[in-house]
Amino acid sequence: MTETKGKYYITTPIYYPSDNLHIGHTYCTVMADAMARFKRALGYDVRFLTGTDEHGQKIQTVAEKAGVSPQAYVDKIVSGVKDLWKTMEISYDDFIRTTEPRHVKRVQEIFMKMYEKGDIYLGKYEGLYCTPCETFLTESQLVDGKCPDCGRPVENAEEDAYFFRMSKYQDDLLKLFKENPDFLQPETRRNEMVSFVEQGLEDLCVSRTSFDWGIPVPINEKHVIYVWLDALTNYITALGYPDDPELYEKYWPVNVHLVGKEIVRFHSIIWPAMLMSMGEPLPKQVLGHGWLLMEGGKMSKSKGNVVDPVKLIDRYGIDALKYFLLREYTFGHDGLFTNEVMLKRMNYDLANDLGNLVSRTVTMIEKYNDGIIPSAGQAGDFDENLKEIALGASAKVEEAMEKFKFNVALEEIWVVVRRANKYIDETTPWILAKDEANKGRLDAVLHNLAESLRIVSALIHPFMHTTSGKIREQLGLAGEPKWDDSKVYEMTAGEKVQKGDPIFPRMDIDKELAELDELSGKKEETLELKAEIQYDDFAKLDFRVGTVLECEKHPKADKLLVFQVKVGPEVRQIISGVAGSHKPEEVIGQKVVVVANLAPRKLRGLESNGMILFADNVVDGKERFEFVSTVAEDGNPVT
RNA sequence: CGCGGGGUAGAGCAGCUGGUAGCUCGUCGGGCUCAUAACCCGGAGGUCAGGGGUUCAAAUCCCUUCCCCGCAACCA
Repeated sequence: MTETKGKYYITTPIYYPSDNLHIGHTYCTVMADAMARFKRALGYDVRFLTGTDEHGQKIQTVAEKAGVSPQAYVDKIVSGVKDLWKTMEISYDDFIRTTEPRHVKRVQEIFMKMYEKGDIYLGKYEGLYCTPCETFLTESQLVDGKCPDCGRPVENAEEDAYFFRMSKYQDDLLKLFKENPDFLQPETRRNEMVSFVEQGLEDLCVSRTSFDWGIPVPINEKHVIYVWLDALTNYITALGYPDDPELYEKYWPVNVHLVGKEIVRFHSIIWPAMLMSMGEPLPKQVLGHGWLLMEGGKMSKSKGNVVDPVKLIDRYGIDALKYFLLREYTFGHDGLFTNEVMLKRMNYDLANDLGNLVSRTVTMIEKYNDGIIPSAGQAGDFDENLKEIALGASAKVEEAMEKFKFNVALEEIWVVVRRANKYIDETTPWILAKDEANKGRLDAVLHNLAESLRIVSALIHPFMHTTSGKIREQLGLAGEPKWDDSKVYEMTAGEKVQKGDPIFPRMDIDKELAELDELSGKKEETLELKAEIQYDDFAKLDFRVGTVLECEKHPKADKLLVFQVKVGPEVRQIISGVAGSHKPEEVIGQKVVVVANLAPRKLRGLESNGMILFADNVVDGKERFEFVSTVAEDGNPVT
């Protein structure tokens, strides 16, 4: 047995179960799983935590829409999440749900601890509020300055709320970033966070009264604890902090919080500040990974480009999907996900290179040596080079994994695979087999191939243990490989190989693409509509025909265009956020439809009188707003 | 406007602690037949967005211009 090298605690974010998980969550979890398995293979005492963040307004709302209780709603989604991880054989040691009693009571204890220290105080939360929806909104959530759900205007409002004195920890946080360059990686994320902290931190709202699906504030029943304190603390409540500290003392501080780039701020600023307040050690490292971008941009439900991992696993298997995710993308960067990219990666690397190597090796051992792996035999050209590359791979993989460069790690393993394929061509065993005088040399070639594959089976084990097992089965090797098996040669001789099905069958990519398209095309059966309105509501809107006379970029905003539109006898200034879709000089003379009785509104200092109608579209993978046009006379109503 | 990222062969990307440009795919030509029409070899194809600077030497460091793309307090 490899000796224990120490502990290694790694976490994924706790996912928000307002909907089923998609390929992006899978991506993150697969990386964490691969790292956990890799560290275990190296002999670390690993703890791997994942879970779900189940409270909040949004869950409450979607549950109401579905006509079930929030708890029932999340139970259903979470059971799907657990099924997915089970199918994928994700090797987590614990799965925490924020609705579990163990979490709830500990969050309350933590809240009180910070409160008693004076780091949490009661204040007023001011913000934009949509009264009918009873929701506070941030400016960025607004759609055309209105509530994204009901489309009605928002107003300024305030409510009582508890605040965490985050501002108090500003200097300590800056020190943390400056003194520990590795605390937050990649570098670009760190730069962002440093400049964010330097701009000054405000105290953080940690409770709400506008919804009740959350953990009650122990000293004030009207409040529930807001997301930060509830969610981020999962990393320690799952270890029993503060009342049952055995695991906590063993595994905290965490080695790595693996998170998406959009929540880096919460993990690298808010979370450490909270830990400072609690007087507990800080995470050793926060790593922000990039996003998988779809054709048409970021994956989102409204764009209908969400990729369902379950479907891909059913079709291609867990290992193929994991390999693709880990090999294709560079950690920290965004990457483009398309079916074609995925299928090519699977075909070329898995079927052509690795699968085929296994196949031809096993076949030759069967044909030329009665299915028995020969012992070393007579050395010759190319042997040393093959051996050197096979034995050198583990160190390179280890080095790459130190920096979470999964793609480099796998590439290094494939260097061995390709070298072995080449070795076959160089040594031409089928020619050696024709003359009994070459038996010694032929033995060596077959032996070296078996050794190379044996080493590959050890190297890929943390990443694709099922495939590793299949290869070993075909080679007649017993048991699971140890990581250090990849560092020794001469472990095989006398095993009986057994040809099986191809470990990765080659796919017809065009055919697969067509079938995948067909599968995804079927899902848009109904449109998701906003709430039904009455004719009276419609009659309040006054649409008019207009012509664009002038158009220029908004001087103080990148995304806005300022239109001068002739609507009958009037010329109106209307501002629209379509700079990404149209060039100002190209739209002059364009006939448009405008909402003419919309209340004026200032956008970045310029007044906008009305709205021009646009239809959403996607062209060449980019969102584009198309004019809604007509040949009718300017000023005419549109009814 | 603020902050951040990017612009490298037809495509997708790596290289960016400076030293005659690399990977996968595609393409053209060849080899082989053990193998999943797979595998192996070779060729063509790039003024590393433009300009300026530092240096013996820059894709790599600095300045600047242009073009894309994110973020701006709760979508991995």
